[in-house]
Amino acid sequence: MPYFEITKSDPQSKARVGVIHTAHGDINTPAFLPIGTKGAVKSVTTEELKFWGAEIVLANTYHLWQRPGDPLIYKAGGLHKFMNWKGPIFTDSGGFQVFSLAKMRKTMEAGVLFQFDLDGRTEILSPEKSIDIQANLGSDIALILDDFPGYPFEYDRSKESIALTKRWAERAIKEFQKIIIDGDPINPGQKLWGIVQGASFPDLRKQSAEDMVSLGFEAFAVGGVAVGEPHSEMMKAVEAVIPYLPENSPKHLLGVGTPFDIVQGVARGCDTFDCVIPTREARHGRLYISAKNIQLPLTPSLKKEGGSPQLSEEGQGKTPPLFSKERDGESFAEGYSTTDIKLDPPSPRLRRTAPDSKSESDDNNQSSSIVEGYSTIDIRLEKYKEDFTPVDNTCDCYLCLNHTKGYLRHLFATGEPLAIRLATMHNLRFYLNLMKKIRTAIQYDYFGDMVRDFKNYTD
RNA sequence: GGGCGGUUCGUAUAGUGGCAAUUACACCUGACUGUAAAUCAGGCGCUUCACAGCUACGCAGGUUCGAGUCCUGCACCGCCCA
Repeated sequence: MPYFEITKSDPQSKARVGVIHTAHGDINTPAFLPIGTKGAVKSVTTEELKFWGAEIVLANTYHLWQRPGDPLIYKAGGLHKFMNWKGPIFTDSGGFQVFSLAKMRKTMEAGVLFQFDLDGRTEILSPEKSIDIQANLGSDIALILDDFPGYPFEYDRSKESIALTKRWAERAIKEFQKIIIDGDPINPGQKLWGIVQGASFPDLRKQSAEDMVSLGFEAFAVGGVAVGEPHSEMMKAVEAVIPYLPENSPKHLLGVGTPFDIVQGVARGCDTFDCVIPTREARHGRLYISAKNIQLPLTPSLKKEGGSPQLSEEGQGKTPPLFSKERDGESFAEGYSTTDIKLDPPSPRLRRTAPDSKSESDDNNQSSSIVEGYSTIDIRLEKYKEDFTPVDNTCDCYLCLNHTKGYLRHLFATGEPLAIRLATMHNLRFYLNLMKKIRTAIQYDYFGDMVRDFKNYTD
């Protein structure tokens, strides 16, 4: 069985649907990886992650090396057992910390000299050390240690970084072979992915891609993006890389991104993505909502009189139930428990209607042009204090099925830990649903429409 | 009736001669992209492009170049003694 199988390609773009076969199960692509830097996606359990549709999580070499230390995780039987996540795990190499902890580290040929933020001691993370640690963690996808400059991009610095990344990659491969192929690793099925650098300079990206291919990698990550550059620069970088990587290899876009970035990245041939946005912003009170949500009839508390004509015809002034049966077959009053819901959302209402039946049924709706896309809200604002509607009418997450905006705002205002849990679940659900929508769109040949319509509609 | 303390920007507070005036909360705005982030930055009397003007620390007077700050009276609140 090939490592990566492409099951459907989009005729209008480079997007494709596929499956990555790992030692801990399959990943349906395009996929999003929730980030669990220290062996936990902040505030949610692995069971919840799986339930909401995550198939793989990302953990971090640098952080786990520092604490609790990879030998301890090895003793625990590997990271899968340690954190009780049975699916695939992707580990970052520590390469990103080369960038993000710029003030307390020094890049050298040997590796990166870090001053640990926990106890102040200094250690060198070398390409070999990064492999050793990731081998002890037993992740399914390991990354080579890479070097990359921040933004703004500078040609000479970027040229150095692709050269250093190549030299480090050679060392990483040797170490990887020593451990994984010739040794007795905790996860013999671990795969090492190469990383392409080169900022947004096409010639450097091409060179770096060719370097990685020549070193024999089967799978690749595009790095050095999502460091503050505009969206156009990010896409320029992606476009400069993809043609020089084998078409049938899985490609990860590191650290990306917004929902918009992801849709655009998929269209350019990227298969997997990881980003802190859904989880971090959830903790900061920003929630992602489907653009479709804004064209649905609003509940009376939001729009008192003179609602849309459609609403009055159907409802005859009656207050529609907040949590109607049709949303998921479970009413608010009857309560909710995760075990009662079928494991394979989304409900039909979440799915975009098939392309041929789309406009006819929606024609009377004034805003029917918005069929995809998203907007965000800051739930902490006072205007949501007395808003007793769900965060997103179209969402089937625990938060949206069970609680109101007013309640969530209250939880944030009072500093209840439940606030960040609920918000995190919602945003992750949004992202994971988005990936499912993307896969479905590619599968049924309307991904082109989706890309065209998909925008950030936040006011 | 007597004594003492208090009254400051939504709330709670700091401020005893140079103050448009502290801090916290609240509120508003903006960030957040391979997580040193349940975080960070800015605003928060009015008019403004303003280092410009106006109006402001319970009320009314007074002292002073200058008063939230000192003095007198009043109002209200709190505590204590009768």
